[in-house]
Amino acid sequence: MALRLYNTMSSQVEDFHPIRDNEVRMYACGPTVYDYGHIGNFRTFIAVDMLQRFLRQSGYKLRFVMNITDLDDKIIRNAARDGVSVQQYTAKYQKAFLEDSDMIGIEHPHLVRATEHIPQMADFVAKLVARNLAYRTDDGSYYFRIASFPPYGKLSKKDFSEMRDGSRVDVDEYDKDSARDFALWKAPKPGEASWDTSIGPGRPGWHLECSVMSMAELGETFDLHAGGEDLIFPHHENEIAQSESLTGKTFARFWFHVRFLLVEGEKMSKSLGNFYTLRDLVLKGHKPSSIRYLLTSVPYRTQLNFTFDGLKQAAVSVERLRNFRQRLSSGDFPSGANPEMQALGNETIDRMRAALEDDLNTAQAQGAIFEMVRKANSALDAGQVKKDDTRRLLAALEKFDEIFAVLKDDDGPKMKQVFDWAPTEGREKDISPELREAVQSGQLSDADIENKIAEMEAARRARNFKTSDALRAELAAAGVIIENTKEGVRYRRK
RNA sequence: GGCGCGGUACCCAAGUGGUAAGGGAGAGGUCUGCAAAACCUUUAUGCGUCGGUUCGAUUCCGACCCGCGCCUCCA
Repeated sequence: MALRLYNTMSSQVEDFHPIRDNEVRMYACGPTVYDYGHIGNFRTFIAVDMLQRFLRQSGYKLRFVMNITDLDDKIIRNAARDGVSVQQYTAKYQKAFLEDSDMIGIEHPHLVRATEHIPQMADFVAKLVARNLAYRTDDGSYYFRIASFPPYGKLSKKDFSEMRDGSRVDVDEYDKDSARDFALWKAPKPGEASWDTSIGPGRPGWHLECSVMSMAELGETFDLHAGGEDLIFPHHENEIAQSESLTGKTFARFWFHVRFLLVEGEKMSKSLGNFYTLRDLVLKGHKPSSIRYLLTSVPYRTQLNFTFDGLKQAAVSVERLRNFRQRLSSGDFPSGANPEMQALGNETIDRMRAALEDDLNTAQAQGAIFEMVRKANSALDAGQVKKDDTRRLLAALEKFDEIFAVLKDDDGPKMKQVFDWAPTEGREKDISPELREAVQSGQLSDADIENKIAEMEAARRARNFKTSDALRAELAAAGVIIENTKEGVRYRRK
């Protein structure tokens, strides 16, 4: 079996094969760094991250580039408003994006920035003009001539044939040839940032940025281009028009688009009061792993309804997986192997792979791992798991986590970071009691906890249950849960 | 209006032309000094509604109802 992915261009699920033997070249439209990223942004980035992880797990070599849009109208406006340079303005949010990516388990792709490619962008426009695919207007802006690219609309399935026939659309205050023509390059405005280039002063349009950077990094034709569903039109359509009309070649072969998420059943928006950044959720006391799990649990082409109830459920699911792993890695098991457990591990790995190969069906992959957890737990209860089996089962868990990345128990330090960040933005008031508690539990060192456990065990052996219960309660209050099992004492942080 | 997606149990959600994965929540039970974890049993004769095709449809077709997205820069 091979990976099958939905391609927006063909509106079908297709077999995915890279152009060049074993190397996948992919480009994803990243964040516009004018503010902190919200969970909608991160749904998209996490979906792309899982795709990227799965491609590597499948044995492909990867050249994965993501842009950081550090230059657009909003950024320029805000920078001008604050009286700082564009670079100064975006530095803070670029840093925040990288921190947030780490927090939510996104592996850093190779990042490229618009501000680092201005001369190439000007050259690109000059080439388009030379071929009469673009034109300059009196104010010094440049526009792409859509009528020169007949396939325009092929990605978004829009029909622009009437325009191509030359029927004039009313052109309002702009002196564009056609109302649909889009800006490649914008003439400078007073008080706003601009760059002096071979085609005159000004700044690049957003669509141009991605075309130039992706081709600079990956070549004129590459394997896959990803982004949120809203980018299909006009952003990606315009990228195709510019790029393909210039090169005469297919720009990207696969178009991977991630569906928007809803929050509590409604489109996320500031006006509805259901707009959340990643940090907002952590301030409320939610673990990064819960957020990631919830965001990974619905396949990327399905609308995901993000709810606080769902977030709680996700937290429990992650706990279940972590408990299982701890059970396998901390107990003593007889040497040897149980063929049934070996088969279970292998079968689970196969099922997860098959699910993900089927257009990244993450829900089904999760179903497979949980079925393994239940069966293996049952066998563990019955004492039928041997040493070699734990390795096999842990290997399956590891395969799962290479994609989902929720098992590593590092929520505490991550939450501490947000806790420490809050005052720097005047947001102490938003720190919830839950976050406070979570951060507190991180204060106890492993050694502290182990000392307490030793005390507790001594008390239990002496059947001094009053003391042991008091110690248990004390640790629980500090966010540490003690479990007495047949295999010994275990603890975990809440 | 144009283009597109979806409606599956209390919640999230997978899936298939042959009789409904998985997770959470609820109820009962086992284990346990307590707690936790874990396991077992249980929770949709039913998959928006109405027709059609078929030996058989939740799965295909049609109509309708409802929700959602995009239609110039919001992931």
